[in-house]
Amino acid sequence: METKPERHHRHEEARDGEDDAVAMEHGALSLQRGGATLFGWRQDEEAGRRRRVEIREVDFFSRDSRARSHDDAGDGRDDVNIGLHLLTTTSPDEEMTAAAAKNQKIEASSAVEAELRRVVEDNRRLRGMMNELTRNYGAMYQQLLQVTQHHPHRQHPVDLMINRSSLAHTRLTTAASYNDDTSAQQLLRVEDEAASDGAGEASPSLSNGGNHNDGGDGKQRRTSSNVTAPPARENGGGERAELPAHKTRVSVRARSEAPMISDGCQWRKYGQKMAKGNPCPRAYYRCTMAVACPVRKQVQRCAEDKTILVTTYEGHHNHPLPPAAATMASTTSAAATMLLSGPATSRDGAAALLGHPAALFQFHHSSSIPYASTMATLSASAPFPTITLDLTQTPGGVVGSGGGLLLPHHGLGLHRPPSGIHPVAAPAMPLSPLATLLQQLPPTGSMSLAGLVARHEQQQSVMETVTAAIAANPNFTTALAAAISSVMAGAAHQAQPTPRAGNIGSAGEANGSAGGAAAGPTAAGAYGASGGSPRFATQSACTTSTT
DNA sequence: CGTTTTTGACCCGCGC
DNA sequence: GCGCGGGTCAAAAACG
Repeated sequence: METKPERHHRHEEARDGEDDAVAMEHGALSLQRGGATLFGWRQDEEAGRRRRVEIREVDFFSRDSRARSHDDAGDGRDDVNIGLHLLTTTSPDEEMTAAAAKNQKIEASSAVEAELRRVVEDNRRLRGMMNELTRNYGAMYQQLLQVTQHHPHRQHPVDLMINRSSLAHTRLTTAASYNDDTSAQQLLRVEDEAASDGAGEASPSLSNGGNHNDGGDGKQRRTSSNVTAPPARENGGGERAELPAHKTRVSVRARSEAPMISDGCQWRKYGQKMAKGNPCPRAYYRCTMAVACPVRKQVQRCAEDKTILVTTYEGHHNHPLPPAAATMASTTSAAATMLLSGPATSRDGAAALLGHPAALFQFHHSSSIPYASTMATLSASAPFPTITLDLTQTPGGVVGSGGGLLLPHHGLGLHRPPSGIHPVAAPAMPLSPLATLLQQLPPTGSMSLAGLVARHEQQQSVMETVTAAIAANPNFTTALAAAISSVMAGAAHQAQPTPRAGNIGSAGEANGSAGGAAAGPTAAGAYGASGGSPRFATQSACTTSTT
């Protein structure tokens, strides 16, 4: 059943912020308590191993440790021998041997201490880097706000998207759900109009304000129409009357064994249906983060490949999104924006594929970003214009078997794979571009400072590449905004479990892999080189099925 | 006891 | 008009 994990996650949410230690263990970008765990579980694991070693030393040679501490403090006392003499009757030779052994232990302890000091220093440096990143983000955010305020009515859709994407309150289906025709241009126009009414910049968190489509519950379905249509039935008819005729949807295809991907929002299941041609039932969820939030989503497994979970979002949130959801929204909207703002090609019959993903993500490839393999398509052949983000494609060289992207446990709030499933084979879920960058960093084999520094340098190198990409392709700014938003969300809320992620995932927060908001259970420890662990719940293939 | 899930019934659009 | 399929409702059950 889905209920247990879901509720478990609710517990996690309730504990949000109460357990920094756990957060640190799980946080991919945790900088709390002086223990930066910037590189995910491997570092955690390494740190844990060191802690274990340290504990063993302390427990077994506690006297030595204290004596050394005193020596270091300069009081010059040596109370070690006192204890030994009191407890043993040893010969002079034995005493010498014991003393030698003691000295060795003291030296070992000193080495450990020195290493710890180095690690602490490194953590301090990492904190500084993170603070700088935070400042940069703030500056960029302010600039975006200024741009938005100065050009409230002439904002380019892409800019708009950037603005919205970079905010923590980006709606989940940024490019979706406009009650307009199927034309992408119109869709963009509606976006622009939505911005001009003031809701866009004044309240980035609220997409409903100026949105044509909502105001309602999203229940009007494909009715032609309009507000004047009589209620279909007594109950709920009013809601339906406010709903749009046609909605654009955002569909995300990802590999997951969880019943539902965790996007940071709270969902309430209100229906389940057997769809024709698919043995797996389709589940219908409604956003419950705010009263009358019109956003709905459908979750269904792909008939051809049951490991692929297809999540379709529809509607705009009428409330601020939690960071985890904002992250997801940013990623989704970024891809959608790039899709919509790209050069037009044809595909899917009359459908418009506005911008070939491969081209759009070209710079991604140049940066070795696996996110590049994400396929985003816009189809107008469906009943609704639907933007599909296919995250099931295997990025070259990123993952081995299993296919699909390995997700970071960065703020996305994704599921971990069930314990026992090797991370390499873990299902893929959407991830933010920068999270992917971080994920791309090689695992830390040891906790050596050199390794950390090397990773930092590598990370900086990647960042430089990203910067170059921005200059090369304006569209990428959207992705960057999403990435920054993701990082910020992950850093600030990495200890925050995904709200009601249980819908989705098995809970538990067990051992720590870097998890960000997606901190979750167990299998994390086995998470390999990706440095991140998608959160997957233990679930059967047809996860949405409850029978 | 409040919230969420389950599930059968119902509504609606569409094609024939 | 009828049947089909998609989507939603709402009472009952389940859960914590």
